[in-house]
Amino acid sequence: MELDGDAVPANLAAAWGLRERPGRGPKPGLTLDGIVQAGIRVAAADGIGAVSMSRVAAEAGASTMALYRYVRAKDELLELMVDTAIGDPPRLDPAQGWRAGLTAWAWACRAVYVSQPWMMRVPISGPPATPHQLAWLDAGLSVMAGTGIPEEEKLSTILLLSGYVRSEATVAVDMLAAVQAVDSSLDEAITAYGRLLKLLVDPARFPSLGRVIAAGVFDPDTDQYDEFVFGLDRILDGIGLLVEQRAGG
Amino acid sequence: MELDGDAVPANLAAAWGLRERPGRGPKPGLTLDGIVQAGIRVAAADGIGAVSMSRVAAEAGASTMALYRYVRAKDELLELMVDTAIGDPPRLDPAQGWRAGLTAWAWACRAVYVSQPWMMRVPISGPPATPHQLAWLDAGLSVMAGTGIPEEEKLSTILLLSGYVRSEATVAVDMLAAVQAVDSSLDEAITAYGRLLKLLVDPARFPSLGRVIAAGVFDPDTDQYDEFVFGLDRILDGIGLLVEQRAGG
DNA sequence: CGCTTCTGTGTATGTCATACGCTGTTCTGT
DNA sequence: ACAGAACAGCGTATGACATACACAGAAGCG
Repeated sequence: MELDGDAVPANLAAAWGLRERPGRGPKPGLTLDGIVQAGIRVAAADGIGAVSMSRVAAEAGASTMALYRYVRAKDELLELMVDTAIGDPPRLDPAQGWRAGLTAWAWACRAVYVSQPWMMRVPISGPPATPHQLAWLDAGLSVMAGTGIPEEEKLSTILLLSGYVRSEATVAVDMLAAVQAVDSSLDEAITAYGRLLKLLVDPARFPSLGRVIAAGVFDPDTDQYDEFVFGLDRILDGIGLLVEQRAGG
Repeated sequence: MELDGDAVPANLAAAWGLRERPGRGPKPGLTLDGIVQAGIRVAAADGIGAVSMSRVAAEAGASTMALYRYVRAKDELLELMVDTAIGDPPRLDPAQGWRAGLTAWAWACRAVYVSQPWMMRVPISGPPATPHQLAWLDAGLSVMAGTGIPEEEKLSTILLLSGYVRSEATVAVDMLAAVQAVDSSLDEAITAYGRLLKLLVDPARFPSLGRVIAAGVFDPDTDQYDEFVFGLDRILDGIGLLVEQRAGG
């Protein structure tokens, strides 16, 4: 497919390797990928707060302004970092059925986020359009190939699922960060959150929430209950009904 | 309930009105609420990018540094702005049943986000803990009172739903923003996105995505299909199964 | 009445993204 | 081979920003 850069928005051109670099001037001493990797190293080490153009440039072994020969603006660098950090989607066995496939997809996505928490701090900039994002999207769609769900709804399903994973990972990552600041465990963070709610929530003003707290939901001894699993199961149950409905109808 | 500020994290104290202001010095000329309102006006007019301490101070009729007598840092101001902008949850009729209630709740939440798009650009800073956030949480929980769902799962359900609403609203708001930059319609934005995907997606590399595109999902004449409704219905279907299950078991 | 505490303010500092122009390099066309 | 175009990397400059600090005057307390 021939691609003239005109039709592709400027902020996506770099991600798709559409920046033509004519052979005129000196050899480039840096590579876009090297810069992006440097940015990822900085973010992984010290968080996105530490990702400044000068810090990334230092990490890449160049001067601050050199980066602008490869990247239009800092936002573009961040987008490239995210796209690279997402990486390739897992290989999903089409024979295992849509539910197992989507489950694996969601867990893999979540694992990527949790292992690189800085990604949650880069704001979304629109519907998926970078190469790896589309690869994940495609992988997700592929496991629903056997179902009778119309294409439009397949797309919406993946968008629903990816939004959920992102939401849940964001909260999980936030709590983990709060935890690491005090060097305690995730269990303790939940307990601390419960203590906070107990302080703040007046049962007369927030009766339903009061009942939740009174039920001991935040008590430390609560046995293994996984927030992520719960939401995932609800969503997949809902999709299951859709699958039956579209197959039966 | 007596609240000494010690147990409440510093960034929440202001939101809960726990900043004690002893009667010693001069009368304060500003109010926290006035500052927050000023911030909201700036954000509504020119986006969060325009919300700088000096801009908000000017809007509030004070000097930049005066704000720091009321707010610990900019982040805290942003949190307060979000909490205020969320406002009070809708009154939900408990008699209408959990599904209608959650539907109304989700639509109301989405409406708030879409009418104040800047809210989507303020990063989440942890589990819900500000007064209005807890009020929304409580309202959501209250409509599930009649179901046999355990408290823990009620909480997870609302978290699932609110995460979904936020995800979907973020994308919707992004597309609306992109649209307004070119002064076109949302329909055109979707069509443009489809055109972009058609350019970028090699069907050999992304076969499933290629099928979605080929099915004409992004064609402009697609009749009224609402992304938000789709996801919401799937989630509510999944919750419905849970309700039956907990009632039956 | 003097002391303390607090308010609003001006100034100073350090960080950042990024525009601009310079120097030297490499390739193109002749 | 050569002139000049196009481009790489760099240093400096600029303007925005968050925020620390110290000061002057106000308001209550002893």
